[in-house]
Amino acid sequence: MFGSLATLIPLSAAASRLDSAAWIPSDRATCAKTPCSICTSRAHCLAEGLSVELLQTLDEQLVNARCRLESGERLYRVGDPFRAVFAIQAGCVKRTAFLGNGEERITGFYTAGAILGMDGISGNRHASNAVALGASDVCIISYAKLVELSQLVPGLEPSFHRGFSRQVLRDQAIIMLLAGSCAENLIAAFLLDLSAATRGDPSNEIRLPMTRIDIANFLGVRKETISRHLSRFKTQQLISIEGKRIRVLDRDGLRRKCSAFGR
Amino acid sequence: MFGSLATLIPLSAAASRLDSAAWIPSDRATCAKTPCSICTSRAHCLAEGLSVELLQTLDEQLVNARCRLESGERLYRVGDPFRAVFAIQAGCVKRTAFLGNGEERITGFYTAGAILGMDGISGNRHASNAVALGASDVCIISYAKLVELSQLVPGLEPSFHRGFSRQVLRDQAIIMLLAGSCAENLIAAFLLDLSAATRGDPSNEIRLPMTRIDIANFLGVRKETISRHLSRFKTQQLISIEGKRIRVLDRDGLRRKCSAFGR
DNA sequence: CGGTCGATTGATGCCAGTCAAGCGGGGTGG
DNA sequence: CCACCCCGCTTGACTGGCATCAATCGACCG
Repeated sequence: MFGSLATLIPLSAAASRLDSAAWIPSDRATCAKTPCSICTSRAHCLAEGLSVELLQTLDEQLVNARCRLESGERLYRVGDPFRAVFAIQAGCVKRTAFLGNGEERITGFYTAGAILGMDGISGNRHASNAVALGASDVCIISYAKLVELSQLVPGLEPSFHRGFSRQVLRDQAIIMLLAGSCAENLIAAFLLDLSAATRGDPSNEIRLPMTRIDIANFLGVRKETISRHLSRFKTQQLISIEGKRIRVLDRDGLRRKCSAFGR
Repeated sequence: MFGSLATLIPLSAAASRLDSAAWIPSDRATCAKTPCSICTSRAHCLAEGLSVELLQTLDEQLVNARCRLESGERLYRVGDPFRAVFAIQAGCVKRTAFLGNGEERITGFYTAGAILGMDGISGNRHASNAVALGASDVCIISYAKLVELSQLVPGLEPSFHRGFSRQVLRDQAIIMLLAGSCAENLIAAFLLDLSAATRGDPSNEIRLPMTRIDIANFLGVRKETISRHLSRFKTQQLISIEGKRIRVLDRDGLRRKCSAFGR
């Protein structure tokens, strides 16, 4: 189901739209790399669950480049040759793709710890675009090296599979949420999830990396609907809003708005 | 984004709902297995793109059991220990999961060639349910053996990655479709995709394996809406309907209804 | 035979899309 | 420095599509 829609359309639709000279991310690996062993995101990315020895192997032989993206910069685009997957070390990246009518839709937001670009493996070309929202640091993981290394080092491959699996889980959750939830549900779930992703902030404050338009595009509603419901949440004392800074005042109240998170 | 929603909720929601004695599919591997080399689905499953030698290895050492599911039988359920992934050889299987409020939602329909169950790798437990729609044949692929074998046989691992990648692509397409398409768009896209999955039928006839209620659940609309739009498509001479048998009369007309497939 | 379930069609209300207007901040150029 | 514009955001009024509730019909089954 929907395999054809995914594989054919983005490639053909994007071919004419984008200039052919694809930007190759490895050219820009300028930053000093944070070792995986002290990276604050290691519990949520490829390094999850690895032994100290494996972590060191990962660090020294696989994740040997990192790049800094400024706001709006593109990590890869539809049709680029697939050479690497990317682990987000800091910041936020949106993934987008094109529908058959040329419309661009956001299919996910990725924060620290997420692995990006795995949709390029089948087909050897990236099937989505990845664009930084705000300055972001991204680790570059050569796919060829990954395959080579997982032949040599037992225990590395399942780690990659887990990353894959998490992506599938994430997408499944989004599908469940999008199908048949009203806008209020969607926006409440979005806030709760974003708040959960912003770990360790005791004030419950979210700094939205994306515009309201991006949120609307992702959730499949209009920007006016986002505005209205955020305002309503504010008058109901569930959140406070100051531009892009949103503070969750009543988490349980938001949860009640949102069937996905139960009651 | 939405990682937490996916990993936490299905497990906790299902624990109380389902009886604990999980059905273990390998107990039922009774059917004679069709060798991968002559399987009609080999171009679309794990075997895609493999050399003759690798195909033989896959056949002899990995895919060594198959089971027959009758309509409504469950392949696995949320919380079952993860031991294997499954390749659909014939028939149709729906994947479902639970929202926080206990509601069950369909997150995909899978037909011949699809790989199922990869969402169980991270977490070591299945995070979704898989239920047969009509009699279906499913190949059982032990995950432990898969990991073991891909250490020994170069070239096998990328094949598995491609399967993963296709699942991610598929889900991304569904997310784009669900976000911000009206019911008419959704239903037209659903019909077109189902028709594409039914390869090689010159009469353009689809035999719906699922009920209208299942379609409605998946697309996030009500069953009445499905009925109404199918009826409308019929009066517009786009399709003909006889119960579960639907014939596509005007493919381009359907395509025009559906922004996802372009114009 | 009644009961259940899936499917269809009709009447009505509500939510979100649409169109429109206005506000405020950031950037640019004169 | 200010005028100007663009963009993101907000709010209001109106409309249309889908959910909801309800009734009916046929198929299947114990």
